[in-house]
Amino acid sequence: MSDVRTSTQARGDRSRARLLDAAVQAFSAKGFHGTSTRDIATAAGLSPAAVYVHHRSKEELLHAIAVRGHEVILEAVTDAARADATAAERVAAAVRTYVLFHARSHTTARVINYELAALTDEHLREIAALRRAIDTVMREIVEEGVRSGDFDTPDPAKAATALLSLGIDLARWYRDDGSWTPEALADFYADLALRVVGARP
Amino acid sequence: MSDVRTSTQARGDRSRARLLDAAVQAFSAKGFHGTSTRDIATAAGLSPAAVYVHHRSKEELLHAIAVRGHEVILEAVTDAARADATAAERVAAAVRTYVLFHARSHTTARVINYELAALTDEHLREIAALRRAIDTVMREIVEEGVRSGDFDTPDPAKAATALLSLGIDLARWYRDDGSWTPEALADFYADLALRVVGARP
DNA sequence: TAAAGGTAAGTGAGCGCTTAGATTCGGCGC
DNA sequence: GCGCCGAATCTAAGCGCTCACTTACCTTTA
Repeated sequence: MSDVRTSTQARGDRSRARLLDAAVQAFSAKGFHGTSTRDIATAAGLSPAAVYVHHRSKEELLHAIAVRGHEVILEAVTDAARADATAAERVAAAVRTYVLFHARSHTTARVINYELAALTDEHLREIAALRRAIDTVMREIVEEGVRSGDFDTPDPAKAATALLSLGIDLARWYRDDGSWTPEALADFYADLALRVVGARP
Repeated sequence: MSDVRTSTQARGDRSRARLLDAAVQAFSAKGFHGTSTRDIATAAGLSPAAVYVHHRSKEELLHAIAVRGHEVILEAVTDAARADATAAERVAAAVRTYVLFHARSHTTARVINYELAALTDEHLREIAALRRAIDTVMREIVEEGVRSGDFDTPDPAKAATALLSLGIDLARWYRDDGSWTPEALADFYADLALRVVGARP
């Protein structure tokens, strides 16, 4: 493991990762069905057949990308929403985290939000459960803020949906052209979130 | 023209419309590249070759759908944003209209917001211009409200982007399962919009 | 030497689109 | 009113090509 030279194992791991990375880029730019396995293999610097050395199918590549992405988001948002803070601080932190992911990783975000229809039914159900968990985290922070009187909104669940919507749609329009850094966007949206939930001034 | 019987002309018009309709449904459900011209023809009750009697290519179907959809939205939002009302009323009306379209026509909306990458460069530029016009309408209402002191937001342009984001993302998650009518959603989002732009109470 | 990584050369299936020709129907001379 | 023409609609068949994926085999390394 500490050997500097290239081991067969390490080469294989790197190829696997490069294929996943190439798939993210291609799926994001051209969509799942618009991407060929040759596109992915070529971008990873391998022959078309190499895709199947490391992954069972094109759909399994999408599944792996989707699982990883949603797990990262769920963990990040759950962390941000931890209890030792005011309701306003928790909503701001969760939205900031969510927006940071969707801006910084907008390529991955595009894939895991807009290409899910290409998953098998079983894989789609798995991802749907992860998405429900993310939704629940955000909804519960808003609901608790309403219960405690810190927030004022006629429908906490729909307010939470709106907050997630704002983050997800970043994946569609965000480009890192330097005009808005992910951090500046996160600040702006954290402020928006407090307005949306009707946080007391 | 007033003849009740089926003329060759009328049959052709109806087939053309049915092909467009079938394309919207299929593109929305499976994406542009996930849809075959055979899918579209079969759904329209025609043979695969009939697609090419009425449309030059699969891409031209997408283009026709996108142009029509964006023109409808631009006209509706422009109407809603007409000047003889307060800034708050104008923002609420524009958002209500925008949300109504994206909820009622969520199938079309999904296509014209998420399948644009499949357009030719020239067609994409045409659609981009329409989208810029829609963006401008929304941005100018917000900017005017800020100038007049009716609104308070640190970045009117980004606030307008957020309002459009909320509408567009409806196309991704909205299902007409009866839990939320388009009208109820439009009311909720019109209220959200006033919070987002910081409308004075 | 066994296991893993990788490829050249395919496989059948399905793709967008074309072609050649059958069918339908309004318009027009008589 | 009748018969036929030309234009429009539509299809059966299939073209060349690309797709996701497989197989048989070679190479590298623990």
